[in-house]
Amino acid sequence: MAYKNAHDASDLQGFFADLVRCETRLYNALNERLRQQHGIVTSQFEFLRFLRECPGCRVADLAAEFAIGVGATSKGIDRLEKQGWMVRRANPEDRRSSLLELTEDGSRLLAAAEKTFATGLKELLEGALGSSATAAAAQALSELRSALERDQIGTPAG
Amino acid sequence: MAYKNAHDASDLQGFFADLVRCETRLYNALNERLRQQHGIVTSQFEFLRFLRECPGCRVADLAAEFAIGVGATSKGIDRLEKQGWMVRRANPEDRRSSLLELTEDGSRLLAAAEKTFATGLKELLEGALGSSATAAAAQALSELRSALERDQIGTPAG
DNA sequence: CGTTTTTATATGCCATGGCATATACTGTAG
DNA sequence: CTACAGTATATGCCATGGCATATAAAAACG
Repeated sequence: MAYKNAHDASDLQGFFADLVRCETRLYNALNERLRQQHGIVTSQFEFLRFLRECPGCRVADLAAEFAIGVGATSKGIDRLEKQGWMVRRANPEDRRSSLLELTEDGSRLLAAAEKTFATGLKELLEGALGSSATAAAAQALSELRSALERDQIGTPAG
Repeated sequence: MAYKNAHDASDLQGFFADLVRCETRLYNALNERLRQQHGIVTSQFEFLRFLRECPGCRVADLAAEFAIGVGATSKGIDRLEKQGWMVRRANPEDRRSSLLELTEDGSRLLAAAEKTFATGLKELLEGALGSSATAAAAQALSELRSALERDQIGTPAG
């Protein structure tokens, strides 16, 4: 609702602004639903989902996936572990790191939260975008993401 | 580089994940350039740009634009003002609020930072996405953003 | 006009992430 | 085996945002 919502398609600055605004609003909206219904926030939801897909992963794997620092990741894991949703298990091959995995409680929570998340996202997106527009955006963002990850762009220091 | 990078176009969860990852990495990358070259971060850059486009706007206008809380916005403005890049001027029509505007220093900083930002973004995006894919994504995100703003989705409480 | 309600912002407390550093461990060279 | 460089994570300090609250002023009401 502001100073320039119609952007030329070749306007990269407009593209970036829209990207950030969409991300912020969707993230906020999903955050609220997850918090109210399950007591977690979206970042925790994404951690849990990653842990289910990659059992035995390490802190550094999460940090790389989400392009956040290792320190922050370690603290995020602390919080999930404190709630009993996952555990650090000793890594027999390298005692500096731990192998991370979901607990039963964590799996149950994730299963429930995933329903909330999927439903919420569907509501938020389907009302706003036609399916072909969604598909086009999804395709482009998927490519962009791959390129950014390939080139390690925006990977934090710590 | 992780557990599932190829998503069906109708996979909304994949779409969301890609959206967040792209936003994070681009934001991080631009942040670093802006910080090194101008001593500001991307959120400050966006504040300054908004202030130039909407001179005399108020704190609430910024908060609405960026979908962040009013308190956080006020603090962000504090920091910019402390650096001398903008000022709060008394609002003759409503003494509860102030009218915000860039200073000369702020304008100069913004002009310089905008070059860095535009160049950086171009580098980051053009290497990764063809122009037609960018255009398609831009179009879709622009629509999505409009819909989210129209329905006030993800607008924070405070 | 006086009272109450609403609005706009500022401020305090808390949670979280970045970055630097500390610590523990692994791998390598000699 | 010893020393040393490199790696994985944990932790501390700082900055920032959310949310609740405080404060001030405008608006509504009688």
